[in-house]
Amino acid sequence: MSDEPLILWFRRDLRLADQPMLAAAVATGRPLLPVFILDPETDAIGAAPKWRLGLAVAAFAEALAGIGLRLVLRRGPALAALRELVAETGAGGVWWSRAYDPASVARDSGIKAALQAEGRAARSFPGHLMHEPCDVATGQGGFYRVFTPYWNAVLQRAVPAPEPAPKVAQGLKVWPTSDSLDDWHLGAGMNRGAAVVARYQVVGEAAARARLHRFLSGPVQGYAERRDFPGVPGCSGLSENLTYGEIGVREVWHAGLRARDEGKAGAEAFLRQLAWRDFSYHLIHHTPEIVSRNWKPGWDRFPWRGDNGDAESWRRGMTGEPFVDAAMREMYVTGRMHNRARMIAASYLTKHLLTDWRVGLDWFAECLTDWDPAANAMGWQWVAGSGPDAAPFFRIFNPAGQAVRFDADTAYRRRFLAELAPGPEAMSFFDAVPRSWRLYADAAYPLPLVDLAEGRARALAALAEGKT
DNA sequence: TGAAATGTTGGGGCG
DNA sequence: ACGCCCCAACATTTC
Repeated sequence: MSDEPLILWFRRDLRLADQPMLAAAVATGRPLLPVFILDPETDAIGAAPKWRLGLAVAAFAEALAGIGLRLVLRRGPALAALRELVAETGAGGVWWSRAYDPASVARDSGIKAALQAEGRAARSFPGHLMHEPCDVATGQGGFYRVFTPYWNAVLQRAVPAPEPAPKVAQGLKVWPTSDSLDDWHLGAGMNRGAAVVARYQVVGEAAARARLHRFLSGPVQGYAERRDFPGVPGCSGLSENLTYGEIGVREVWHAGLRARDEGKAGAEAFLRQLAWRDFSYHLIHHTPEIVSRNWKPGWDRFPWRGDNGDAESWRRGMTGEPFVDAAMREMYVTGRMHNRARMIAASYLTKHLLTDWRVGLDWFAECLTDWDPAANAMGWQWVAGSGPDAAPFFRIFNPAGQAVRFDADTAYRRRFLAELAPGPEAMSFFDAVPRSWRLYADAAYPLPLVDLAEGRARALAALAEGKT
């Protein structure tokens, strides 16, 4: 057996347990070199997710140290960085967990080919998803375009059991040099309010696991009913951790299954949401253009407005529509947005303001600390009507009606709209925004950008025209 | 994982 | 007792 070191290239799999690559690597008995690379693709992500990624990397470096490994940080194009590390350490192979968004796929396939051409063992592992996207197929061998049949199909498939975290691993005798995480300034784009957003982050594998078990020990019971109410703490909050791989989705799935088998109400609804996450990757694998082009080709003729002043008001949470503004501010203050609020905010931008869904997609990618390339693209296209499983008329939400149904006591709106009802938490929105926005807590709450009935009628007219 | 318009039904008040 | 109107509740259709 070779005792050449193995390079473990970590990306969005920053955990020790439920980690097929790491488990396999430890089993080889070879010295391991964990590395994280700030390559151009990673450097290009939005301000909030990049800042949050830095927190995840720091926590993961500490976790690795606990089993005897060091996380080496390098900057630059990934292939060049990996080649350098191979040259410096005599490593015999490079392993990683697969990513599935088009930019990562293009990068990784090029790297795999280049390394193999140089005689290096380049190997990729599953682990980010419950099922590899190509493993789930319809009876005809195609892919699923609608969630419910997809869900029925994956219910028939076993999810691999999670590997336990290694207690100890063998590192290198001499470690290569590492960048300092601080020097990367991953939070530079968040200077406007990182201190505010930081209060709402739950970082690292141990914290993520604690969050999972707290959720399954109680709140999951009411999940099916409460998950739709943004003012009520009814969700697991795990999206933030899943997106950086701070916890493995297979571990979450099996824990959820156990809860279901113990008869906990809501567990099935929770599992279903995990399947939605996998489904978005199923779609991005089979139709990578979903991230940038109308998924339904006929929609290329639709007269979307490009970026515009109304969209800027939307980004700032100043549309004059309280539920929408509360949603946008929740994202700005906490780094996240409740799922129902996402649908309402997205519907408002794409229907009432007739703005191109890509304007919204980009802003979410900039501001969400749980940003996920597949879920974000699927969600926006689904709401806009250009995406899978979508009937456009079905997605014109009335934000006022939705507020009555899902925020009847106004708790959610009051939390984020200081102009309407000042409160300590609401104030933090104004602490979080850049000064250049010139928004202050004593600002007058804006008048609505558009009358809801008029906006709806305008959207319906545009949809009718687009169909012909 | 909509909303609004339109249609249907059935009970109660009333002449 | 009966028909009529009103209207709420629910169902269906349409966008």
